[in-house]
Amino acid sequence: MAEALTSEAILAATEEVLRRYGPAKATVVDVAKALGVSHGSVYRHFATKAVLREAVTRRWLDAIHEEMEKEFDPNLSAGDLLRDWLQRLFDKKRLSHTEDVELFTTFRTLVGENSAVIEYHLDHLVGQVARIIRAGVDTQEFVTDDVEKTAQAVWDATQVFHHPAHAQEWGNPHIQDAFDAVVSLVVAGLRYNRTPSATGDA
Amino acid sequence: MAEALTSEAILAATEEVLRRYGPAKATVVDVAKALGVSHGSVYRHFATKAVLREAVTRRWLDAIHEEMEKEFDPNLSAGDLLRDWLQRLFDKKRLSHTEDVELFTTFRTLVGENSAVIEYHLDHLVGQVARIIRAGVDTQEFVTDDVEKTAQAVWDATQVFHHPAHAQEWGNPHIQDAFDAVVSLVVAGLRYNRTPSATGDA
DNA sequence: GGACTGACAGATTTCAATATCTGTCAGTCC
DNA sequence: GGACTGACAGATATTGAAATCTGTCAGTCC
Repeated sequence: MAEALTSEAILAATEEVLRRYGPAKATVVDVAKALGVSHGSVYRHFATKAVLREAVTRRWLDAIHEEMEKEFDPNLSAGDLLRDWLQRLFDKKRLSHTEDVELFTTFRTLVGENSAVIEYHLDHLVGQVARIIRAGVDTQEFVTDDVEKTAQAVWDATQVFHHPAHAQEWGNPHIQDAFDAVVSLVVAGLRYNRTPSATGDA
Repeated sequence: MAEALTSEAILAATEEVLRRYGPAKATVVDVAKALGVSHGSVYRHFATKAVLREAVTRRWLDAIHEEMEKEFDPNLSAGDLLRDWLQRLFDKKRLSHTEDVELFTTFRTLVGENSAVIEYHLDHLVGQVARIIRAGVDTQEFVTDDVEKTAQAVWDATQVFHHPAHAQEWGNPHIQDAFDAVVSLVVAGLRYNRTPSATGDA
């Protein structure tokens, strides 16, 4: 009865319990036990188990966002900026997958439980891609008449390297070559792209 | 005891049983029952249940291959050929998904059970992409010093539109726009691509 | 004698009873 | 009086005994 129970402490304990038991076995009772309180106390801070899980998920994704937010090096071309940014994202995902598959799978499940959180996460990251592309358009390195749409296309074209459904492929020894080939293709496309309506025929 | 039991009849019956009960419930006994024979007879043609399932899967994929094998229109540019081919594949996958999700899921499970079948399937389709790209390189419409690698990159960049893990996204009303944007980006890249080793810097 | 059957052992799945968990709330404790 | 407890109802998960399935093979049937 020393310290008051905080939402933050509950989130940390929940993360620990999820890490230990996995998403299928982790219960609110486990969280309460880890904190030395009754499970009723947890419900004073989070209305339902689903809300608690969502909060943990959001917390985790925010950490990724922060890491990907790094300032851009103004000496690099937009192509290299984009390449570096995608490489950084890929390295982060791949590392977190190979270092602890079970934890990775746990968070994949959590994210999959709440499509609102996914949308928030993707919007943020695609927004960062859009920022890089806009910089490239400003310096006339890139050509596009719809930055948002093109950013989404770059995101879609690189799904293999960040979508969790493709995580098992990240262990392939040639995956970095595949990444380089796709990113080169995409960057080349950005330097010489016309949107569908403008291409029509060859 | 009129006709002799053929492997072909067993395959057809297995497909029907899979269609009806799904991959989790379909048993060899069900197949035998559908054929009016004892399940021991099925084992005279297929050593194990896994082998039987693999044969059905291969049969199904072969049908896709055949449909995608269509002759190329020599009047079209390589870019349009590639766009059409990818569109055809996407339409086929999307249709089979939206028309009967359960059957689609069943085959997804079957394919997932045997990585050898996946490899055979992918090699075949990526080979077709390579053929189109090679044609484009021959007419100097496309630029690449490694057709195979580039074909794989085109395949990887379009995963969202053929990999079954992304099937749920195919129902999105804007998916065709996303497809057009990615394919435009990729085709533009093929027209102005340098492989990673040759790009180095901007 | 070769295609087929059906009974069998061991592995897997089903099902219903039992236990645990979620979410609530009246009551306890500083 | 506000943070916390713990007993409770209904929902969900676990478990182990019973049923079913896989794969084999000696035996039957044209």
